[in-house]
Amino acid sequence: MKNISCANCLLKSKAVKNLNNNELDLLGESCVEAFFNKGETIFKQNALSSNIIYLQKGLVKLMIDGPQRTQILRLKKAPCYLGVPTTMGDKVNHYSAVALEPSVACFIDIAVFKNFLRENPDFSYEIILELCRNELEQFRNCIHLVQTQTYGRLADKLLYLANEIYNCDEFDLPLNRNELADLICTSRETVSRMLSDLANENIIDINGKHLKIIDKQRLENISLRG
DNA sequence: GCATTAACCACAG
DNA sequence: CTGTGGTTAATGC
Repeated sequence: MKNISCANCLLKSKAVKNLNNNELDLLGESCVEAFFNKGETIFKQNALSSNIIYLQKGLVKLMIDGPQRTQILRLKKAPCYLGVPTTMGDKVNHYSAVALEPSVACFIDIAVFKNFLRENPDFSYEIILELCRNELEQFRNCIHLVQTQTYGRLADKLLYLANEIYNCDEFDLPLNRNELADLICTSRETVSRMLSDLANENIIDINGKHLKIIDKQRLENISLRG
């Protein structure tokens, strides 16, 4: 197996940019790069985890099988780390990661990763920064999910996709109706109906998975009011 | 009561 | 995999 040259990687994370050449060699020796097709599982809930994953390219959903149903926790867009909390925090994964589009991920040995955390403060700082931003986003997401009605939750996610994932008001949905429902805690029928309703109101234009936001202002109002 | 919201079921493309 | 209609339960005037 050939070692990966992390030093020459053009897709280095902000954290890895703080590693010295020696550390980059160590990372390269312990790191494996893997490609995932749409729908392939990168890591699985309840399975033993001994790697930190750096998502180089692609889009991923994090999901948990809950007591009642499957819940999509959130989407994650490259570049980002996956599984830091679940690999550092416990032996087994508390959630799964599944690719939503062709993706490239680096699997990093947990021991090597931990060593960088201890030895290199600039590396650690960037990791903590990413974790903190994630937590803030989770809290925001949580309160919105709990305190708004279904139209609000749907509107919020459509805006999220446009603003945070695609940086564009016209895009193809990376999720089907069922997954959309799992993301906003509702049924697939309700998602179907609400997308049709939003289209009838000329707030969005929807054709299969192709979505265009027409009246962003109104969509934002719906997201806020719930 | 009456209206609204949204889940569940069934069925058809 | 989606969209729609019917039904039903919960909640709030």
